[in-house]
Amino acid sequence: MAISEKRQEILHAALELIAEHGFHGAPIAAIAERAGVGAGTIYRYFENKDVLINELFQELHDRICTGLLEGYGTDRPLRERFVHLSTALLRYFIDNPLEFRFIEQYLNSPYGNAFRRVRLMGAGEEDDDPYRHLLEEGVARRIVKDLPLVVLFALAFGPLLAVARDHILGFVALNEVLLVQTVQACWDGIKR
Amino acid sequence: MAISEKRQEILHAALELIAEHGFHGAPIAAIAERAGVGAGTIYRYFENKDVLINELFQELHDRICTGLLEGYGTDRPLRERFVHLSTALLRYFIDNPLEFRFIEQYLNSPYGNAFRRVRLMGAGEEDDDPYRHLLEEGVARRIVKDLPLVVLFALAFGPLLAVARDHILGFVALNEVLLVQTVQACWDGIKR
DNA sequence: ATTTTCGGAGTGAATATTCATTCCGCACGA
DNA sequence: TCGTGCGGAATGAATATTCACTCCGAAAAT
Repeated sequence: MAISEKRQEILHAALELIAEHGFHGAPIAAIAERAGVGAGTIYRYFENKDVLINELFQELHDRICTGLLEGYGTDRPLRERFVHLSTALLRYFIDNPLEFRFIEQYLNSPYGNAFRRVRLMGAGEEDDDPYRHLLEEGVARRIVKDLPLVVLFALAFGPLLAVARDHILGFVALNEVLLVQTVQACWDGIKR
Repeated sequence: MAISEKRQEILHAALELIAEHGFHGAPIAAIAERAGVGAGTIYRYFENKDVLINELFQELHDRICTGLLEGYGTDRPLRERFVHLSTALLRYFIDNPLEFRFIEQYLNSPYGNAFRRVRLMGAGEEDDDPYRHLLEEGVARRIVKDLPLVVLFALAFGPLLAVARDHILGFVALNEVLLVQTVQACWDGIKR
């Protein structure tokens, strides 16, 4: 097994275990076994478990952000862009339940609070997150309600994450129609 | 100390520690110390740690459900009732950050998934949750979007929980005005 | 009224388990 | 042969849970 493959195996094993059983149910020994490597080997690739988890999240986050911009017409109307991004995101989660469940757990943990702190409070440096720009533009152009960015995020993301979670847990069967209706409802929530 | 007081001391200590430091940071020894009892005593009141945590959640849930109905006029217009319940809930969370943080952690864990499963899937038995009735009535009377109950819950609760969390973490300062605006936005999301 | 007995709540040191992390010998490629 | 990457048993810290004992108050016996 090539060196970089092994790294990927470890990340993938961690993703699966944490997604399925939570942080509690993902001891290093189990990750190693599922990855098909020795426990000690993990420490050749990651300084410790925290670093492993953070790097895993970072990789997923970057990949998703990049993916969201596929076929994203910057010149389209604001509402259309919002719907495009949101449906793409929701679809991604539904198609990748393991990744979703990991991300959800990560965000609902001390890790996630730190992440949000950097992201929200961090001075408006370069930010590859397309949502932020979208919402800020919407506020400026008086298309979106004049509320703090954090609240707008809550209104747009809160339902998306909740619906994705309930779909994956089998509490609702999201089909294409329902998915679009949900995103539309989110838009109704933030639009002026 | 009377017998029931001791039980309450234990529950309160667990609430504080879990709210402040997560499930990880609340070992039985620490709960016992904060409650001012011996570690073994806890096992006289609760079969094990899981039971303790579940009973704590159940008590909070019941208390909140009861409190929400204070001054709740069943005969008011639907929208007004929704606003009443939602603002009361959001206010409660903001005024009781420890309880909120515990509840949030509980819901975002295997415990919470089990809870939701019972609650959503459970045949429509008696349900003291006033929200459920409200939404179902809204759908029937064509005031609320015709979406599955789970999706409506996501649209209404998702943002509320997210906003409460961000307020408590200090990412936004929710005042009375902002609170009402947020609830109004949630209504915009679910209304037809 | 005084003493004795008894039951069960309370305790916390001891135990058993679970983990992250380390370490050392092995195997394989150079 | 040398050295590097690897595995997985060993380690030690942290934890939930147990259990043998103490203690106290309330009955029962005197």
